[in-house]
Amino acid sequence: MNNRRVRVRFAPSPTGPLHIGGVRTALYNYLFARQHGGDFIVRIEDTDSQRFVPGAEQYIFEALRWCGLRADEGVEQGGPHAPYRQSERREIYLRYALQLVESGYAYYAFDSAQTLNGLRQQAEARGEAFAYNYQVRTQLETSLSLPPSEVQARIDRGDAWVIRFKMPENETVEMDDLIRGHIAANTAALDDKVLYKSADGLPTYHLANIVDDHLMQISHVIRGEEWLPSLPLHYLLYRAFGWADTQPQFAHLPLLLKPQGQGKLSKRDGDKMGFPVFPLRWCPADGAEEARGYREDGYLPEAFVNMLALLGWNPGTEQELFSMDELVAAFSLDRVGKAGARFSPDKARWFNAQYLHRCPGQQLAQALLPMLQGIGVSASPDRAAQAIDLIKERASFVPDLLPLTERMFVPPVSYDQKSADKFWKSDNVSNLRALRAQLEAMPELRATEAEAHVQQWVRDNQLPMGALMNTLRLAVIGVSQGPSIFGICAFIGKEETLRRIDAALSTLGDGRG
RNA sequence: GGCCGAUUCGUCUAACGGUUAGGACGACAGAUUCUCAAUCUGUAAAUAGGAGUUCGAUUCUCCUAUCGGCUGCCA
Repeated sequence: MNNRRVRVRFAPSPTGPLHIGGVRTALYNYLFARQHGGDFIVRIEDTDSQRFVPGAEQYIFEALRWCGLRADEGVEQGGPHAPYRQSERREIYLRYALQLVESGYAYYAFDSAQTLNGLRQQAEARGEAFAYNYQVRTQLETSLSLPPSEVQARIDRGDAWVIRFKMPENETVEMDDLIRGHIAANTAALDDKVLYKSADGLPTYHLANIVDDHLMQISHVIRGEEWLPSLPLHYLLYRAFGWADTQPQFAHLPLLLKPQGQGKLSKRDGDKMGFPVFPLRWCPADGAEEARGYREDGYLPEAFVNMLALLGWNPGTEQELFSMDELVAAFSLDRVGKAGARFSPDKARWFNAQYLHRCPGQQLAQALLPMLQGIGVSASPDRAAQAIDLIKERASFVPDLLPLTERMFVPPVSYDQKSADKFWKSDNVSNLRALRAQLEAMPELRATEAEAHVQQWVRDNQLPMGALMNTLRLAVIGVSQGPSIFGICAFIGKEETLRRIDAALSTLGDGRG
């Protein structure tokens, strides 16, 4: 069992866009597989025909691709255990469900939804919770209470039936979790879960999950903590099938919580708190409200992945910045925390800024060029890259680069009023005229030479460096912030620098005293 | 309500029973600078509470509190 090949799966349900908790689960599975030279499988668990959302499956694949999580087997790439979409495996599940009935681990139940709702309401009125378990299963219409001939007759005439697991009355199930250690639970508190549904002729998660994990030879199940309560059932199912000796090992990941307030992270939080909860923008086919995504908000996928990896796991060292390869090498289930982790938008921003500052301008230019075109700025990739390298350390996200870059390529059409009030004063302006002459006299403007020359000139004439430079900056880019003014001038060139100074002088005049 | 799980600075977390309880984000202060950032340096900031076990508990046990998950013919 321990020498088995490592095979893990990420098994989302196409009921909507994948949120970042799901992406993290996929990531941990991926890292674990890669580290052990194993296989990462993507399986689509579309056994809920009611909640199926068109487009969700494609969204999941695209999100995984954006994050760099490539599957070895799955719906997209196929594999030896295809199909990997559960709706295409329905005959398999029915066969196994019937096997459980025959071996006495499960039974038919004929109760209608109304009957069950009624029982739930009655129980609630008594202040209790209704549980479909050993206490009621022989009183209800099941193959345990009805005579075999009656059961067969009902099935033959097409009555609706489900198959339920026959939970032991009083047994302690001993379980092991790679993250939580040993866990024990008594079956008395558990109910007879439906394994096979009547509504759509599909299994429930519990059955499909165990059957597929077995058939696909999954070695480790790494999934969210919300599955912990059904772990006893899953253990019992492996045993009922006779697969206990090859059942996977389990690791239940802590949940991702809201940044503030209570509860786990949900779809709504993003809009309320001003950050995305989805990797990509989600545009529902039915025209319902859109949801923003990390990609469209200007996150770099490497930063996004790095940030998610550290949410619930830590390397035990003080390293925080990890490439995917480094994550693969460093990851360990032992160092995954047990407590839920609150998602922090601030930390996410910091991670992205780190990656953005390290990212070559060439690469950022590819993302930015279309945006520049969108606002009517045309620039060659090389020039754009040059500009970006000049300004990128003042940005946290790709879109932050846009206004900064625009100022490099387009002369100011207006001048920031506050900065003008502060710096466009008569003596600054007359100094600027003198400075203009200095710049004009230089054969060409190179950042370091120009800076050295101007600094010397300012010293010789005892001029106020700060005020003058800000006046120049205001003239050249229209605001009093941004990268080194000499870098800007060198970038736009001598002619353009002089042109912008002249334009500012004629627009703003001589300034006030 | 029942079952299961969790609990270290505001947040993410480190500390295989012995540390001045460490780091990071954020906050604040300073340095640097032509500005804004970035960067660097520094400051404040935590073991939920109570009992045990022990020479010694953040660490082990129990109780309480709080938080979370589950309690569907959802996953």
